[in-house]
Amino acid sequence: MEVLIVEDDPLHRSFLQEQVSAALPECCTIYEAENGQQGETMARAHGTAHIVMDLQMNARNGIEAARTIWRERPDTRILFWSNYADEAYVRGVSRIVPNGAAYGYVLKSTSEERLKLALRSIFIENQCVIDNEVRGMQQRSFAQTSGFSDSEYEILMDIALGMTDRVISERRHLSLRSVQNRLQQIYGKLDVHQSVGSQREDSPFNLRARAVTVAMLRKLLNYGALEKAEAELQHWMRGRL
Amino acid sequence: MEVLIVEDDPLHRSFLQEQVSAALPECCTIYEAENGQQGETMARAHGTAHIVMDLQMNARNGIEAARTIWRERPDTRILFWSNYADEAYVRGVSRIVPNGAAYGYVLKSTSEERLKLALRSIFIENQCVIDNEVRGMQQRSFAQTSGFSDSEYEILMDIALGMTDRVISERRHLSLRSVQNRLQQIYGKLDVHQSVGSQREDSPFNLRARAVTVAMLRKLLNYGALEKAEAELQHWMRGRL
DNA sequence: CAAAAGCCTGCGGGTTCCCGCAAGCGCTTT
DNA sequence: AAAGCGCTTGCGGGAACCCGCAGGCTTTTG
Repeated sequence: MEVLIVEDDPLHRSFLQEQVSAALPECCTIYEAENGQQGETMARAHGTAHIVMDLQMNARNGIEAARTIWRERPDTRILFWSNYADEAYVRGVSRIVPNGAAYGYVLKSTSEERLKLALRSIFIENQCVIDNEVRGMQQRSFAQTSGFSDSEYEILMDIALGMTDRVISERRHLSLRSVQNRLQQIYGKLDVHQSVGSQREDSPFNLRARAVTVAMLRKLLNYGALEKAEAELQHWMRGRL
Repeated sequence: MEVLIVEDDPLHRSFLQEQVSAALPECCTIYEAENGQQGETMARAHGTAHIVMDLQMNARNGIEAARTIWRERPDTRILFWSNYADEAYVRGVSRIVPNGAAYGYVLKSTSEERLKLALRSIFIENQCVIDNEVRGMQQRSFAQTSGFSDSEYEILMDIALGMTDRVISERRHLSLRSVQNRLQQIYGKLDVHQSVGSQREDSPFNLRARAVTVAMLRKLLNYGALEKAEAELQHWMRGRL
């Protein structure tokens, strides 16, 4: 068996190296990559079917890398090993996992035991392993309570990018009013109308800008998600003269 | 000599531990803390004058912790050891360093040699050590080219938080129009008016929201800065019935 | 000292946003 | 079949934003 490690922090990389060889005696070769870019290349070159990968790397983040890897070989087994359980990450991952594929999502803060167990479960047993905290997030996310539908999430990204209602309606093929309706729902779910005191004078906020900040503070959005969305936006804008 | 290490990642923490004891044979005791909160407490308890600390930690970030530590003992020597050279961090640090205090800012990606050298320079020689990349950022930041004055930066934070022009004017003691003038300058410096093609039809962006995103993408703002600003805002809002 | 440059301010109007009201459509429930 | 729910759309108005124009104030410069 061959395993590919994709992780930009050298300390974490060598730690992973140890853990993998300890947990998987049947593993004969371990490749290492320092970022997503390099990870894609090596996965392609060696055809490795077992990958453990960090999200959040400099050159190209884990989600992007995983997407292209899975596009080429949907049966690749990937264990995401991340510092955070931001909703933005969880959502990003579950959006790209091919159906039926085995994958895992464990936090860097979990014990070595759990990490090793996850390695074996995914790579040998072909079973999904999602850390409890992540799982909790996931369910809250897809539940109704303050959960965002995909279309709402899309629009949230759009206003985060600074797009106009009109342009959003154009991009998402909706009427202007529908976009604004979605925004109402978003404002509601983010509870952006708060005015701190018991005073009922309306909120001192620009709801549109406020929504983005609140979303960031709640880890619904993060830098990686923004970056990705921005790239897509640029692409779209070139497309429409 | 006593040294306090404040770092939430256990791998990095033990790495630092090794490096410190290797670089500073005169160091007799090494304390460790897992986050800013704990770091403050231990610094106070042991009265350690030598600290090496991560920025970006869960419970309480490094900048906040450093601020309260320096407030109590301005002669404390602190080496910031961070993953990133975001302008938001650099600005945050240089805003709180007491004048005359020795401090350092080195990236986690630098070599062990440089790290050891920095440790000795700051703790023994009482000299400031700033990584080149960070230094570069710092100068670009305070130069005129696309550099932000402190007052502009303040307003940028305010719109990032989602405040209304009117409320900003109230908070910063300016007229409405002055706030909007500042915004004009900010929009200019962030080059937010771009319309991708050579077409001169005006930008498809809500400038206010767009400015925030561009600032984030340029690392002018980041999560930590937002979080801190939000806390200050909440405080201010309670103050003004 | 006068001119220039910079910041703060008011005014006004064009645009965009925020959102209540209401009507139309498809789907489920009873 | 009728009623109910959710999603979409149009209309309209009040508020907030973006910004050119222009006058006052302070600081800098020749």
